[in-house]
Amino acid sequence: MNAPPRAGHVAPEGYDPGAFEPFAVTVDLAVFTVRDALLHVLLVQRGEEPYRGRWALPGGFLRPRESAEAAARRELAEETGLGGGTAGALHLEQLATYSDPGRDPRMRVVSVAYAALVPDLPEPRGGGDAARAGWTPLAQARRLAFDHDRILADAHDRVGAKLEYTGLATAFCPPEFTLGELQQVYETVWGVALDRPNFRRKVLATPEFVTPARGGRRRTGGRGKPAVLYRAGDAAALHPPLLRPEGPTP
Amino acid sequence: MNAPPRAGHVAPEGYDPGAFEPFAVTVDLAVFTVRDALLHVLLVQRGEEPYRGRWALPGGFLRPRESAEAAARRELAEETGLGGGTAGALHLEQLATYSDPGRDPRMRVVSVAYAALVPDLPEPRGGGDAARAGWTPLAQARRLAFDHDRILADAHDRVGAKLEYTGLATAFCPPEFTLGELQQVYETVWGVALDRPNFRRKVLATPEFVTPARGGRRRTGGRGKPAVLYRAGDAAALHPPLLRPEGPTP
DNA sequence: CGAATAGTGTCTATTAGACACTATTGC
DNA sequence: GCAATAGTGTCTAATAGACACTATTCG
Repeated sequence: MNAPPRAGHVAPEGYDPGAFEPFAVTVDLAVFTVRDALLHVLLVQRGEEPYRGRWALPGGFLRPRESAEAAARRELAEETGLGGGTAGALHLEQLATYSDPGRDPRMRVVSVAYAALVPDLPEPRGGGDAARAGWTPLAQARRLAFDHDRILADAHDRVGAKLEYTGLATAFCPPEFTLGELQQVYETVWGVALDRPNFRRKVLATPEFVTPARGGRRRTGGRGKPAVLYRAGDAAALHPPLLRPEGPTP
Repeated sequence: MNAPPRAGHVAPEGYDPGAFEPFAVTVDLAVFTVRDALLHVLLVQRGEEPYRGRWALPGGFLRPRESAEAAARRELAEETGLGGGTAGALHLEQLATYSDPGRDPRMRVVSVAYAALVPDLPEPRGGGDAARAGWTPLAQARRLAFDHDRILADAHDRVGAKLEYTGLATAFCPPEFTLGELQQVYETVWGVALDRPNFRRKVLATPEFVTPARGGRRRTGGRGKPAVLYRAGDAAALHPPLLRPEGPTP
């Protein structure tokens, strides 16, 4: 009754073409930014069937000799209109892989989803092309093509969780930023208000989370007292984590 | 200089077969268990080239109408020799997808890796077959085939992290377990000793982490005072998290 | 001046960690 | 008794959260 254990990957004999099904493999990107105290996501409008006219996450096929990460980085550069150098520095994080048969009505497509966190950028748009693209407030990103509603929800969850125990929030900020701007990232992604003095204390108490930038000061939002500028530190993980208030299932 | 934005997934015209490369898609499983206070992983010995004779993570190709999760669950049932009913209840967690070109010398293979957490099971082995399979202490799982060393390391990291903020540790335990057994899971996965009274206090203070089982008592390891038995609760996330001692980069 | 943001200090309730002590079982 | 594990209690240092207060800038 038990199937015998089989070694990994091995097709019955020397790559028997019948032993596996060919799949198309794509990447899908949930590119987030914080703009006007709202979390925005980059969407493109589909110009082809299926789901013609619907909004979707940007993405595309893996090229023959390209890893999923490389494909994601290439797509990100294309969609945001940033040159390779800039886009190469952006934070990209593999989320999950979606493989339900039937998630694409045309054919069997397995998609590796990535989340990207970018500072507030100019509107995407290189050549004025058929497909439109633009930043959409997360609350209005609904009824996307394919299973992209779910991918986007998963991406939001993951980013929110990662802010707790990594220094990821700095990826939403420009190279130099104020603590007020950093706090706004947390408040926007989590949708809660944080106590400023306590936030400040915790951030500064975490080694390598942020380091002071030399010289400058800047006003957050153009008003009030200018704040000291910081740069992202080397900390990958925050110890202790910066836990969000309240319970697990709001 | 900028490529124009393109809508997701769309091949240039109606599924142009040249627009994408066909890939083989597999799942690889890192199946963990705690046995004799050591973390063990299930490995199979390869009977074919490449890497003939080397140990590898169990896994296999996706079937035509099967999701990666379904394939992983099927492989898990096959490799552990558990019937579908039992295996269906086991904890499976998608880890990451590995897609480097050249990770398999034969052809382009994209692999979705899963971690599975199972209680201490009898030795795998259904029919006495060519390929051997067995539980290996994690420390001795070295020089695996393909990129499985890396997958296994990533899996261990992820499981360790998930113990902090989810109730996952109960997946390593039988349906009814003592707090001593649960603590042993944490100590084994993290490789640290925990203070028993404090561990107990935190676990019991977390709502829905564990619930008392009716009636029974049992000795952890056959010695000492019999302990009250608990069952896994409904808590998916632990609030507050059960953080592991010490710093981020040991 | 008032609005707005930055930055500092402080008080208190809670929590984490250390650890002493008792309880129950098998041998 | 001794070894081994379960279970309880308690002390103290550290932390989190609330919040009062001062500082600096613009208009």
